Amino acid sequence: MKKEGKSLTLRQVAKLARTSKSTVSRVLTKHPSVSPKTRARIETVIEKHGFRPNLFARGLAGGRTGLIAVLTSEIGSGFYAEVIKGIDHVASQHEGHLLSSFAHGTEDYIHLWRNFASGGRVDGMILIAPPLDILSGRVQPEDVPVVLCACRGDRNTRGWERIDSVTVNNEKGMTEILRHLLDQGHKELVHVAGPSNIYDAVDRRRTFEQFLLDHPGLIGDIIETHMTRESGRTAVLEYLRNHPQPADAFVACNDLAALGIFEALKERGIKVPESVAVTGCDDDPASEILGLTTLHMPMQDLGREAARLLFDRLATKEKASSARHSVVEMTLRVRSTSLPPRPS
Amino acid sequence: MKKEGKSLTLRQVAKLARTSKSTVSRVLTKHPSVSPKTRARIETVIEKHGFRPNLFARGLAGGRTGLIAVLTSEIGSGFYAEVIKGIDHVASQHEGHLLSSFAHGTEDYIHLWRNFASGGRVDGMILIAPPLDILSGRVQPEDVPVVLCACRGDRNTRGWERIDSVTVNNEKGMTEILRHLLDQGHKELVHVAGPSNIYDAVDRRRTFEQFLLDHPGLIGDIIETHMTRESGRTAVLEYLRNHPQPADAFVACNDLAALGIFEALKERGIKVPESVAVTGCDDDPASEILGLTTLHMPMQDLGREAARLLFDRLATKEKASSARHSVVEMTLRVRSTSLPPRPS
DNA sequence: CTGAAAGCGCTTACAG
DNA sequence: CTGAAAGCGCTTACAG
Repeated sequence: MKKEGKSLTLRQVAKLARTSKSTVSRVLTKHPSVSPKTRARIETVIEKHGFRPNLFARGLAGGRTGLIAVLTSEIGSGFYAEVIKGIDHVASQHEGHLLSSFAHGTEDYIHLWRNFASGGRVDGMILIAPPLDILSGRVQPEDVPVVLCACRGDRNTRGWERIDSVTVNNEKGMTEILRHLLDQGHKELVHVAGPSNIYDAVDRRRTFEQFLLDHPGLIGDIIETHMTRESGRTAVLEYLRNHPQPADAFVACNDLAALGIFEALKERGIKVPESVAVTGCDDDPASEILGLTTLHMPMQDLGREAARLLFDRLATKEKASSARHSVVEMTLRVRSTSLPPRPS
Repeated sequence: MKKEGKSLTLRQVAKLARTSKSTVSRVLTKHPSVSPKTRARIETVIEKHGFRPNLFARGLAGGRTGLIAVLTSEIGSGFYAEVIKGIDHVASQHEGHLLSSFAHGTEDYIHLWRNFASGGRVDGMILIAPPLDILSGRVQPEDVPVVLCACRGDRNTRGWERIDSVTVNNEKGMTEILRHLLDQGHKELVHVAGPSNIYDAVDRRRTFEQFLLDHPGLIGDIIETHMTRESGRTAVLEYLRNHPQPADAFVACNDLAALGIFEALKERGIKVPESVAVTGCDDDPASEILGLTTLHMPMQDLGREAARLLFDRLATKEKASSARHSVVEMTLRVRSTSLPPRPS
């Protein structure tokens, strides 16, 4: 059925099919101008020997590699995994495969970016939640099609605003959360924010600030974290040290931070939701079990949409066509951490 | 600082440094025989222009690509993500990057495998929980160094028993769980098993069967699932239909299935742990919150160990050296789902 | 220690 | 519709 050892090359396939390398290459790249007869002959040989073209040779020669580079900075745990799963789902329908790299910090992210964008040959790239510094002029989108996921360029990011993107509707989501808290009678809100180089974190924080401006009756405060459980916990412990009389509600930038807040409050003997409400964002699997009020973030959808945008662009090859910005909605999940305890 | 557009090539670096391609290549590959002076000159140019060698050209030419292919079949959600994180951690210390692909089924797994093992040029491969069919003769480990993760070859898998592996001590872990249940007075146990082509699933099931043999007083039953929440739920609902009087305890193959069992029992109004105990395996983040008794599986450690084995082999290049099989321990986490309710 | 040359396995104009 | 040829950007013997 198949040879052991070295797999054969295009050249050998050509010989076996009594034709030339060029023609074999044509059937590989689905070029139309090949006679049905020779095409059949070649396909038989390929099939029979399980021939697979060498990706690296392909990449070097400038053809399609079927490779999609997915760059992610490590934020949160489940987040990128689900998004990647979504990307992979669509990619595999297009016979594509992911070359996924995890960046350790902004420098590494840029490193990887350049590797694939110019040096390496991938068909396209998806940047998951890239550090915003990337967009601010240090590097420019190159010739490879790129899609920003959970991020988007604007006027201040020269070049990047013309890059396809898929983001989540943070403004709508956060506003719903805040309105919900307002409805519950909460007046003093603390936003447990994320770092200023993460798009979603910035977007959510801005929404929080805007909401305060729109509702003069509210009192607001902001503390910063790294969107991790531990940093959420530490930040809130610190906050509680300075505020013996805590606020009405903690509005976390994400669920992980919310879990940390939870722990901190528990350690200080402050009851949720009796004394203080807590909300998150993302809808981590654990959140449902915990009863955390949060925004459901359709991670896989985000990934799927990003991949769809990318493959669309690859198909049409219209580099000129204007950028598309998809926005995915989040849905409010009201659970026990933001509701008054049942009067039982 | 750096040129826009096309990134430069080795040839141009050579010209700028007033030397030859060969010599530039030598400093790139850390070949010792380069005079300090020219080395410095070349490094300056590289640094100044941010030159990055083209991965594909490198791969084609047969050099180190710094690429590690990580193949995973999609089992469980958090599982592979954490393992990959562990791998990535070690890889990045060695300037390596992951080319991770998610296989959709065994066929695809083999496809990918061959792509990277022979066709493509990667420095090494890590196979995470590959379908066992892979090991049973259809394909053979090739010249690229490979490490099996959460899997291991044996006498029946010609060739694969000489491949490095890292596994988890299922036998010890499962035995501990079973002994714990025994101590709690449970006599009738149902093992909610996983598919027969997953190493860990098979290993755990075997341990369950052996335990029954060693403890004649016990009554045991086995039902099969896909190790997912939904299949766990369905399987147990089915079981309950046929067994109006359920067993003492459900011993799940993994936490996801255990969550499904939980749901099924809840739907039937059967209380945990009052009427029946439930245990899992993996220690999913959600399990702690849920109070699920389980085995803690150190996912990141698994990945780190796998990567370590791989880079060790790459460093020594001793293909001849005998295979190393690392075994990582799991630790029992006794929580509420297997304990009698507190007599309060 | 250094360079010129061959070659890795493809793709893509260029001529037929 | 098909082939011969050049070339993608590296690495690696091979001669100095």
